[in-house]
Parts: sequence; structure tokens; C-alpha cells
Amino acid sequence: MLNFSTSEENYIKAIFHLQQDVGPVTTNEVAHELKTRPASVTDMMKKLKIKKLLHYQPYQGFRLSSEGTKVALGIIRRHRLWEFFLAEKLKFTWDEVHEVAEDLEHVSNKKLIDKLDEFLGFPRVDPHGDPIPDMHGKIEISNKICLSKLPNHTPALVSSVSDHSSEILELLEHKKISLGSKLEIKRRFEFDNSLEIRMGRQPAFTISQQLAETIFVTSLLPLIQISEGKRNK
Amino acid sequence: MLNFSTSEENYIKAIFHLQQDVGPVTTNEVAHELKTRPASVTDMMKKLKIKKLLHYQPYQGFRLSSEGTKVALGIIRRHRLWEFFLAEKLKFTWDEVHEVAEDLEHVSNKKLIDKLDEFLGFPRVDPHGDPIPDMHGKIEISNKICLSKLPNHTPALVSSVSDHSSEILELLEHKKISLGSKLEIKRRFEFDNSLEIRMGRQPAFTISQQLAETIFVTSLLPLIQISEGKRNK
DNA sequence: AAATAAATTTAGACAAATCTAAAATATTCC
DNA sequence: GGAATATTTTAGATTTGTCTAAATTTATTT
Ligand SMILES: [Mn+2]
Ligand SMILES: [Mn+2]
Ligand SMILES: [Mn+2]
Ligand SMILES: [Mn+2]
Repeated sequence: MLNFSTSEENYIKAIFHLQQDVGPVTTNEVAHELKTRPASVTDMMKKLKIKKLLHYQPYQGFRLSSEGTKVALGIIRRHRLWEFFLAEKLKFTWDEVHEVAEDLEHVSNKKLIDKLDEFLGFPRVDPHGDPIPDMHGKIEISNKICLSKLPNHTPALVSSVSDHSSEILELLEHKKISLGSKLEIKRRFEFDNSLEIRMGRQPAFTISQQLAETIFVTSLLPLIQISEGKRNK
Repeated sequence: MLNFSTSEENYIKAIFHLQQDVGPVTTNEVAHELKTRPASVTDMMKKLKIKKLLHYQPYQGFRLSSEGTKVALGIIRRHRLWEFFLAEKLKFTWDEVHEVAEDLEHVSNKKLIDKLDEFLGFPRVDPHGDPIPDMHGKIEISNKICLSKLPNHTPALVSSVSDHSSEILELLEHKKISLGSKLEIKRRFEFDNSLEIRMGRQPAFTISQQLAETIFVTSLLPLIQISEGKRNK
């Protein structure tokens, strides 16, 4: 596999994340994500198209090609392994790891990363609960759902948190919620969409709508899938 | 302290190493070291002079300023800590660490490096025996001498090896010489400058002039300094 | 279906880092 | 000391990645 510049890698990674949502990724979305200008995005898209890393027709938005997806998964693998290393070995707090990993992810020596993976014991998820692609680019597709969509009285494990700030970390630590915590929703309040939660035998407590929307869980019971309409091509 | 580009850092580091020898560093020396062209070196020297990292007058060569030296020691600290990490934790062989560290050294997050240092147990030397600057930029000035200059019958410890190739590693492993090995010279042969060496109680063996010139040792006895003429300003 | 607004692309400029070729300076040798 | 040689610097291009401003295309209103 070829090598890509730091800048190219940042674009590829941004598109990978943005295309998790349905439909093609737009110029403005990428520009906003990378704090750059739409004109710069267009320039780079032309370049990545020539390198066959994405599909792109002017004015039509873009999606990564299968080759581009492979590259993206490599970058994400490096990013998340370094985040795990920083948290686990260097005792960085949760909110500090991302920024440093943004730089380390661009050191793309295959042997370095595979040995690091081994050294860390082949971790499955990073400190925020996001899955780490393996050395072949395979990534776990988890059946996470947002805590705000978990039915009442359904035990579940906290599996990831989509906000990586120190503010949410502070709140989660105060409420003693961490990855792997088992909880269930006892009650929902219509007024402010707050949730009453129980964890283990502790007394129940309340969490806000904002918090519930950033916590993702895996149910311990099979859930009846609430269809929300499939994405249409 | 400001941040510098990867390219600027590579020039600073090269000059630091080259100026260990006496006299100013020349344009051609740097160009050769960095596999670049003299014209590119001149361009960069102008830039680094403006940033007050070195002393430079056209045609007169250059030396790092005290500020430039500080920056260089920071880069060398990062480089050698990563080399130690790669060898010690990721089980890279001796000859593999340098190349990877060349990239990692440019990730210049102070907290990352200081925590890495702590995680590694504050190592004093890298896998080649070169001293690692501490978090304040302080570096051990060792009284290493080249094995080829060690007097006969003077016990000494192997403290560093100036060639980092796999070829020398292969030879050193075969002869069971490693950092910390205690040895002394029994005899010198004039014909080819080879040395007869004894390590511990093992039978004596011979090493070539080339090998002796890359091995550095610290004597276990105080040596009478053989003056070779001081550098003149 | 125009008119207006929004999104996107193009045109042209700029900074960083590199290069080749030519000019300027320093060094070496007779 | 002066010619020949080596080193270094300058001049001008090139590549990568970025930007602003203008032009183009698409989407949304009226
Ligand atoms: Mn991250
Ligand atoms: Mn993460
Ligand atoms: Mn090295
Ligand atoms: Mn080293």
C-alpha cells in the first residue's frame, strides 16, 4: 500500500467518519470538519479521485472507494491503538488522548503498529469504547444503541461515549459511569427527557437528555428491532 | 517554546550532530547528511537564522545558538526515548529502531514525552548506548573513548556503538559483545591494527580495526589523558 | 418558471520546501 | 600572485497545500 501525506490522511479519515451517516459526503461538511475552506476540499477531492481513493463527480459529493476505506481503517487503527496506549500505559486521562493520537496516527510503519497492538494485548476498543480495526482492517460492527433509545427495564452495558471532552468525563466520573457499567432505565420523564437509571444495587439516579444522547450501550437482552426506515440508495 | 516543522527539526538535529566535530558546520556537510542539495541548505539556514536558532554569516558555516541547542536536545530526547521504547517494549532489534524513531521524534507533545520517559523508568541511554537528555535538556557528558584508543591491559565497559546497522549487530551478537560487557585489550597487532580482546574468563579473541573503531568504552581505571591538541578558535 | 439563495468549483495568489543552473566567493595549487 | 578548482549563494521553477474572490451549478422560494 502506498503512503499518504498527513493532509491526505486527515481528509480520508474525515470522509470515513462523515459517511457513516447516509448519503454522500459534501464539500461543506468536510471543510467544517477539518476547519478548512470549501475550495481546499475540492482541490483535495480531485487529487484523491486521481489516486482512486474516492468516488467523486463535481457537485455530487463523494464517498470513499474500497481502497480509500482500507486506508481509512488503517489510520483509525493507528489512532485508536495510540489512544489505548496513552490511556493504559501512560495514564493519560480520557479527554487528553485524542489530541496526541491525532499526531501519532500519521506515523505509518506497519511493523510498529502491529507490534504495538501485540504489546497492548490486542485491545478490542479504544478508551472511548470505539472498536479498533485489526491488522487486516477488520472492524467489529457492534449493535450499540443510544442510551436514549434503550427501552425501560432492559439491562445493558455501557459500551461507548460519543463525546470525548473533559466536561463529560467529569460528569461520568461523578456518576461513576464507565465503559462496561451495567445499567437499566427505570423511568423516563417527558418534561425534559431525563432518565432515571439504576446501576447494580445502588440507589437510582437521574441523567439528563444530553448525557443520555452521548452514551451508547449494548443490550443484554435481544431487542425487538424498532425499524426506523432503511437507508435508500 | 515554539514549534518547528519536521524539516526544520531535521536540519537542527543534523547540525547538532555535525558540530560535535570541531569548527563550524558547512553547507555541503549538511546537504550530504540530509540527502538534500546545498541550495536547499542555504535557504533553510537563512530561515533558522531569522528564528535565532543558529549563528550564520554567508560563506562562514554555522553553529547552533544556545536556543537552537535546546531545541536539538529536545528532538534527540524524543528520538532516543522512542528508540528505547521500541527496543525494550516492542522488541525491535537494534538496527530497526532508528528508522521508526526518525518519524516519532517529530511528535512534540511535552506531556507525551515526559510520561513516556516515566513509563520507561527514566532510561539513561538508548539502545546504542547514547545518552538520553532529561526533561530539562540536560545530557550526560560521558568520558567514552574509542576502543581502538584504550591502552592495553585496562579493563573497560562497552558503553556505546557508533554504527547502528544490522551488519554490526550481527557481528557483535556473534562475538557476544553488548552494552555493558567488560573487556580489556591484551595485545595489538601492527599489521592490520586488529586487537586481541579478553572478556571475563572466556578465551581471548580478535576483533578487526573496523569493529574496534565503532565500539566506545568507559575505562574502569582513571586514564592518563593523552592530549591530542585542543581545538583552536 | 423565474428569481433568489446556497453550495461548489475555478482562477489566481501565496507560503513552505525542494530542485537545477548560473553567479559569486573562497580555497588550493603552481 | 593569479589561475584553476571547490564551495556557497542567488535566481528562477516546481510541488503541495492552503487561501480569497469570482464564476458556476444546484436547491429553494415565490
Ligand atoms: Mn480520537
Ligand atoms: Mn477514541
Ligand atoms: Mn537513532
Ligand atoms: Mn540511538
